[in-house]
Amino acid sequence: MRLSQFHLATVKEIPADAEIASHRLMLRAGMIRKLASGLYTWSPLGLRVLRKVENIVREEMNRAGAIEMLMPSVQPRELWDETGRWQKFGGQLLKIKDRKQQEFCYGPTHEEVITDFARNELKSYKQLPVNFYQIQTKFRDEIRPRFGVMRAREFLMKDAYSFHLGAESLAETYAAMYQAYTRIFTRLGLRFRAVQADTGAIGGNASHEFQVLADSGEDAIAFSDGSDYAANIEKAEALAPAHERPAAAAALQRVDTPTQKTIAEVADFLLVSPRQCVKTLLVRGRDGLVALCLRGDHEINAVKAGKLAELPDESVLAGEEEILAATGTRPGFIGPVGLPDAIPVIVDRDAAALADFVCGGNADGSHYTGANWLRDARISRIADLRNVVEGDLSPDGKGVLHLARGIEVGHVFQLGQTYAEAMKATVVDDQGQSRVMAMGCYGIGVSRIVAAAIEQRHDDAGILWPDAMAPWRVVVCVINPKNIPAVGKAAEALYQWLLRQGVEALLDDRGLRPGGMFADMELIGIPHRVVVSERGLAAGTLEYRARQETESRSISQDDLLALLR
RNA sequence: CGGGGUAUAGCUCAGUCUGGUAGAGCGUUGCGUUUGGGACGCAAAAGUCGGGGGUUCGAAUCCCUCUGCCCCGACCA
Repeated sequence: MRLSQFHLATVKEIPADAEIASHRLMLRAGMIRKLASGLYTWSPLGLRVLRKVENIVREEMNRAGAIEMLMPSVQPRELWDETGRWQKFGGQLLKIKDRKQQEFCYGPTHEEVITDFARNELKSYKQLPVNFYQIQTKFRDEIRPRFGVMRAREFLMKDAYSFHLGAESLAETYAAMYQAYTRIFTRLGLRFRAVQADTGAIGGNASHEFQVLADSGEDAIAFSDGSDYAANIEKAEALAPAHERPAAAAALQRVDTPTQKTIAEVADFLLVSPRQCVKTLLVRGRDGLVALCLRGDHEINAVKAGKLAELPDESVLAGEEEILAATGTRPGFIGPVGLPDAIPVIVDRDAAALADFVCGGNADGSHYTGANWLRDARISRIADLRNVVEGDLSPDGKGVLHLARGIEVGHVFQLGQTYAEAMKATVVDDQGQSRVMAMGCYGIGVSRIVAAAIEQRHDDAGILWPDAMAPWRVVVCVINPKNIPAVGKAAEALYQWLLRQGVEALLDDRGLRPGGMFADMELIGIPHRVVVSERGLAAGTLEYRARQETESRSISQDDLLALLR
């Protein structure tokens, strides 16, 4: 590509609304332009990168035996009523009406449409297993879109759906998709981890997220240094402590803590470690308030709490007035000692192993010291309630856990029969019996990968694309061709030669001064740069610099080709 | 949905407190000089000051109202 014939639109100003590196750099490089909140136009430059990602995803899906198709982005309400998701999906579902007042949604995902397709197309077990996929625009009406295309409302997604006669076949395709995803992110040149994920409200047997590692990631992941265990922190199990609960040694004693409400304040005031305190959260259960007790230095895990039988899927902290009515005190002074019998006390494994602990006194301005389970406070049940922390033992017993941040770019999921059952998607088996199919679904956020890659790989000058994602592999920069025609000719010849060698080359023939040219090429992250100038012509070699190097070096054309292969 | 902020040239912003009829930098256009890390000079184009209503002789500025956008939180996955 000759840059003079392309539309490159870089900007020097740092966009005011962009908070994270990838968003800033995509705007500055002119890859995207915002149309409205969460809606972005992909410029020619941005689209080149997006297509690179898309093509790798497509190649690996095909290699893994999946079959590409394309479904409509607008979907009729009737299908969503069959699965109950017209209501359940909530505000993220963009609902629209046509001129006849018929209701539709803009598809946030395609389980309903593919299951409808499958129940019409698939009649026999002989057609199974089969794995359909598409690469298509999705719309989710996010409450708060942010970070550019990282969390946009409209985005490009690869979604695949597999159909099976039984769980065993599903597990096989699931494993194949896991391998395909591993190949995709490896080819893209990203540092990533596959982590166990919570299966959420849908249930199902297995689920893994593929997380690109980046400090700015919105997800926390835990991984072991002694095995390949890795999990989203929502899912990572906190093992029970190895030691038994020590015997009670201290007497229960009420102490005044007139203004100390938080664990940190109480621990400071009483000169104890937060580890020796118990914090008590009152949440709205299915049947009245429920107390959740954690060690003072630990944090509640909302997903784990949601799985408790006593709590709804999404638990909500009780309001101050509810708490006052139930316990006679306010948040900050609640504790398990002397709570009304009607309130179940669910205790985290680590909190349950404490003895002689500090906890709220259930009276304004007071706490207890020397509190002990069973002697002073009930335990209705012991459960894993907390987020794992750095240094916890790995749940598989090998090594200890470390924490990292990640950007979720892929998710594989064994759905089981939930959708097929709701929509009566059946095939006839080898006994002539009608059987509900099992399903898997496998998503990749194609547009999000572009942002995630930048988040992981950038410097002060701009983007550091992995070779596989770069809009071009190499740029030929021409210095002052207007006054020195031989330079222009040499650059043109080099550019043509690169094209003949099958290299995706860019010729910067815009006639800019060197500073502006170099700055642009570094901003848009071209991995390799060759400069053609009067100075270089005299030397007879090429002046080469890799994007991440700080010094140029002289190389031959053959050397250059070797670097590009 | 709650809280906070913001809206002025293509972009980034000043001007609003204290009302007097529109500014800068970057970008764009033309001419000239320049050409190894975002050059310089001269000239030029470009804004219903987010929309509507009100106060006033006069509103970007004061008041009311609507809307967009951003941030924090809740929510969602």
